[in-house]
This record gives sequence, structure tokens and C-alpha cells, in this order.
Amino acid sequence: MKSTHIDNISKLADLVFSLTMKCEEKEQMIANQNNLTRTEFRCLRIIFKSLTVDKRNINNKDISEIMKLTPSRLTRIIDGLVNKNYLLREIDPKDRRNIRFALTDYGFEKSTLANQEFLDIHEQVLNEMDPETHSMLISGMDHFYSAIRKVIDTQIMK
Amino acid sequence: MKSTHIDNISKLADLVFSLTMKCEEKEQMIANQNNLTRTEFRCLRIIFKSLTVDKRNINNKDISEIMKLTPSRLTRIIDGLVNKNYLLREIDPKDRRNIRFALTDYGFEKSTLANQEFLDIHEQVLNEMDPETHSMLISGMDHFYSAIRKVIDTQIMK
DNA sequence: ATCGATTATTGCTAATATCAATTATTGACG
DNA sequence: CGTCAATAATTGATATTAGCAATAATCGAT
Repeated sequence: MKSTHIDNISKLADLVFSLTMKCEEKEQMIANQNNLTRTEFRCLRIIFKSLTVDKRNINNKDISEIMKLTPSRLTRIIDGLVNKNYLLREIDPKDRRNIRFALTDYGFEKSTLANQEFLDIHEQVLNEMDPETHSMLISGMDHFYSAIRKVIDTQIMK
Repeated sequence: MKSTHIDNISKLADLVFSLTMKCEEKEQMIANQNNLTRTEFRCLRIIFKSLTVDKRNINNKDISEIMKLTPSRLTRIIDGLVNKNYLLREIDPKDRRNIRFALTDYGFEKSTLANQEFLDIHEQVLNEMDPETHSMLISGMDHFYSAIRKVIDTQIMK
């Protein structure tokens, strides 16, 4: 029996609703295992990725926009990570209003570890699924992400 | 070029990380449009669904477990929804320790509306995607959700 | 009839987040 | 050059969101 468009919409909405909560739980778990709050974990991951993968600096404001938090809130989250000796704040010589983040050796080690645990969870998830379906899932989710971004970001404009 | 298992894991992790934040943003948007906080929206949606779809009562504790909040917190979220005239609290005659929720007419109307807006967003998202891929996406996400639930829920046990 | 377990609630406090004001700096313009 | 609007980060004050421990009411089993 073929499912209708309406069915699909409703199923998708329910799935995404539950999935979002489960993924929050997942982040919380990884964060706790690394003595971080969920927000700290997110923030650290964003900085870690930008430094190690994109090889470029990210500033307070960038992160606050990605995480949908105020710059003010971000300042305090960074404070926490600096106090825990994960991060150093450096003034950007190109524009002294900016701050740039550098991972301490300790911070780099811990971020790598936390990121690895985050990857491990996703590996375990993939292991639960038929390998034939992996790339399909990923490309599907990729399209889904682009689509939702387009929809949400244009709605926000209004 | 075929992508390796490691690539897949890493791509999936990044995607899910971004997607989760985008979906939180989406919920926030729908909630705001309906003068609700994100948590109220979630809570109301859970109650609405349980009453209209599952046709069964759900109690404070059930919701707190689904939402991963303490029962105490839930009491206050419900307080808010009662004050806004969305919900009524009724004592369960079968077990007077339980409370059951009933939607007021106003609450039913508003929940239906909010739920419709939530569906609309997902419809718009599907409209951005090739119709051929819809059922594949949904079954993929469905498997993904089962898998992640299995992994997370067994981790939590430990 | 009593007692341990369960459900919801309350008071208190901690954690998370925003807002408005402030500081420092930049870059553009006369 | 000096002025000034714009931008980035921070701070202080406050609101919102959440958990914890204690309590009340009720249940169910013995």
C-alpha cells in the first residue's frame, strides 16, 4: 500500500520531532562523559572543527550566530572553557576588536577525545543499519538538511 | 569515487550535529509564532498527540521521561499551559495520584494550529526535495532513529 | 491497619540565557 | 588628520529554565 503525501509529511514531522530530542540526549551524554555541559560541548566542537578542519579562525559572534545564542552568553561559555583550561583567548592582530580562540594542549586532547566519542556513537548507529543503506541515508539527510535550512532561513528573514 | 566507512561516519556526525541545531531553531520558530516557549510547544504537542492520535491519557511523569526533564519541572510547564488556558488538570479516578490532561476548546484549537504549522514546515521541506526520494528519506530516517535509540538507550543503562 | 512505593507538587537554589550599557577598535568621510 | 557611525566583546543586572530535596496524597500488598 502506497503512502500518501500527507502521510509522509506527518511521519516525517513525528520522526524529526523525536529524533531531535534523542540527539539532544546524545549530545548531553557525550558532554557529561567529558565533564562538559551540552552547550560547552557544542561550542568546543565548533571551535575544534573550525581550527582543525577549516583551518580558519572563528570569533565569538560567528559562534553565537551558529548556536543561536547572544554574544553575551557566548562570552560566558567561553569563560567557562578558558577556566577549564581548554581554550585561550587571543586578540586578533588584524582587527583588535575580534578575539580568536586557540586550544591548549589539554584542550586539544580533550576535544579530540570528545569528538571521537561523538563519532563512535554515530559509528555504532551505522553498525545497526544495513551497510547498503549508509550512503543513501547520508545523502538523504544531506538533502533534508539543505531543504530545511532553506525553508527556515527564509522564514526567519520575514 | 567511493567514500569510506570513516568518511560516512564523519559526514553523518557533522550532518546530525547541524541538523539538530536547525531543528531546535525550527521548533523555536513555531513556538514563537504561537506565543509558546519551545518547551511548552513540545509538551503541548506530546499531550495533543497522545489525546488525539493514541487516544490515551499521558501523565506528568510520562511526559517528563519523554522530554528528559524532572517531574518537578514538568509540573511548572503544565502550570504555564494551564494559566494560558490551553489545558485542564483532572484527577485520574482510577488512580488519584495521577493527573490527566484535557485540552480546553481554546487549547485544542491552538494545538491544532501549531501542529499544522509544524506540518507545513515539513511539507515545505519535502517540496524542496525530489518526490522520488521522499519515502526513501523517511524510511532511512526511521531506521536511523531506531538505531540511535538503541545505541543511546543501552548506553544510558550502564 | 500498616508500610513501602509511586505521583505530583512545593520551596529553594543552581544553571542558562537575555538585555542594556560600556569599552575598545575600526573604517569611512569631510 | 579628527570625528563619528558601526562593530566586537564584555559586564552588570535580571529573567527564564531547570534540578534537588522534602512533603502530601494515594495506592497496593502484606
